[in-house]
Amino acid sequence: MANKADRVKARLPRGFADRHPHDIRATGEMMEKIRAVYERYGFDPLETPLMEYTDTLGKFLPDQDRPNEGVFSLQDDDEQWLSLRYDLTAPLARHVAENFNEIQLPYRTYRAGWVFRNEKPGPGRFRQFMQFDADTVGAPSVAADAEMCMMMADVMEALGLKGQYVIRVNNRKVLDGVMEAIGLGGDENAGRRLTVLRAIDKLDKFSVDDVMLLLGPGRWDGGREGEGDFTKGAGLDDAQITRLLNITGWNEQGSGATGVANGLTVDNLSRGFEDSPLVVQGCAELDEIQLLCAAAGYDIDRIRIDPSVVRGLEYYTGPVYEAELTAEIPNEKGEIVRFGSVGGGGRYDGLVSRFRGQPVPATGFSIGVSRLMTALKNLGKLGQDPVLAPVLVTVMDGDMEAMAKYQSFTQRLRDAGIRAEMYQGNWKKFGNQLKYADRRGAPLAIIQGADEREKGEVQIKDLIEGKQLSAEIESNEEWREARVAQFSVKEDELVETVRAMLDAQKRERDGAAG
RNA sequence: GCGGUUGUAGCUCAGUUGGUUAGAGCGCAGGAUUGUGGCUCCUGAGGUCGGUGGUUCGAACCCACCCAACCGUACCA
Repeated sequence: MANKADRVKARLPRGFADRHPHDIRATGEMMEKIRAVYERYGFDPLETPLMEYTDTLGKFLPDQDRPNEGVFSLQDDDEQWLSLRYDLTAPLARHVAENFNEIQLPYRTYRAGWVFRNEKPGPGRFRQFMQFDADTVGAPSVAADAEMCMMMADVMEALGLKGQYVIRVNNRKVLDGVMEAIGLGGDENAGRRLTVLRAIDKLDKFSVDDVMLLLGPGRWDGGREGEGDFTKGAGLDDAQITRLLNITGWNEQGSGATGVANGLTVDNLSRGFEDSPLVVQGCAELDEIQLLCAAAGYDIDRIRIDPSVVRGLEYYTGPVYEAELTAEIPNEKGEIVRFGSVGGGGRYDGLVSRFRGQPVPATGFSIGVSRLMTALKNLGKLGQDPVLAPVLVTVMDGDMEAMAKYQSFTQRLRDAGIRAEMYQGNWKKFGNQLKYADRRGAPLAIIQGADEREKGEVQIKDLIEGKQLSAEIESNEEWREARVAQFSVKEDELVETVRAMLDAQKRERDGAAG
């Protein structure tokens, strides 16, 4: 054993998490449902590795002083920089560009995987998390974007979220055109445009007044003068702010474009910006998306045009969309929280062309797996562990004959498809074996001592029923003598009796739940 | 990054105006009970008091710096 001073302190790096059986199973269940939708739409699985050359990810120069700012990076033997991927889209772009000649466009693929961001972790935010993406590469038409929106809607429904979500759709060209129209065009205003987009992105988090501060003079982080840090605003004047907020719909009563028919929203959008070709084109594209969705039976409660969607800053070039949960979701403390976005995406026509001379249009979206899982769990849509703890075959005697019996019982149960394990701890303390079974949540225990063995019998103990009966017994001696919820069967009846008892327990559970 | 709050046993927390050996409950391990979970009782293990330095005869407590966690905010390709 290590010296006290030499002992390594067991600790998890911040922003990372161990995953427990329950979570892994629940996630697997959820991802299987998502995968089924992607497959039904005709997408094929494709995976890329966790690491890529840093420049292919779009981060060009690892800062010499801080090579791990934002991404986790390291230098290979040949001195080239490698990084852990921070999303699944950039690696896909690399794959497409590298295998361009073999790939048949449009290229429809999906993938799930871990991504890494070296940022400050927060509640529900980790430095390693899972995304589940689907992308269509080589499809220039808006129909591909519309399909993505419909598929996201179908994913939500497949997860049992009917009526509790909305896919909000916007077009980057609209906001870009509007900013141009109010005098924020040109390279010299690039910084202010970013600030404006960030401010608009905050509309679902802050009040309209706070967003106006961010668009105008700036805002104190604490909400009041002198509290926290000062966030510099975009410096717009009132007229500019008004025009900008008008097109987002947030200047009206209520929020967003709620309750407004999609067609009407698009009409409102272009009004006053007829001179801006960008706005006009963006609106035309939104119009087409909404027509396609409507024709396919997706109404405004499921896929909604919402001009306040911003969605990331860098690489989106056209339609952008976001899946938002609208249900009231209680958190762990029972408070109702606005959960917000669980996934989103958009058109990124420039990402593949970084590697090639020609433009390659693409559109896709990404689902935040852990976030969505948390939401489903809190809504009670997930969480029942479908896997039952194993039946425990206890060990009463350590001689070869007895041990061979125990092993064969265990194996027979397994062969019948029943989860079973033989006790692997110190068998000499029999009480501990039942204690172990109890804490594991084992449904049944199989017991055979010398007496039973002689008669060719085994004892089966129903641990669940026994637990209920224990409340009625006070003295320990009586409890031990009684051997509650326990009876003998012939050895060759073991498997069928166990199966019947497990079925009975299942009926009991289902009855109690319903 | 900025601001605030908090760091004492595995967990939740006490801890006297600075004073001897830092406590409780829960949990864990062993026993009462060599073939029966729960209850009860007994016993035990487990602490560099977040770290370093300072003030002091003496620091869990006072001071400085650092670290971490949490909350808000910023960034988030």
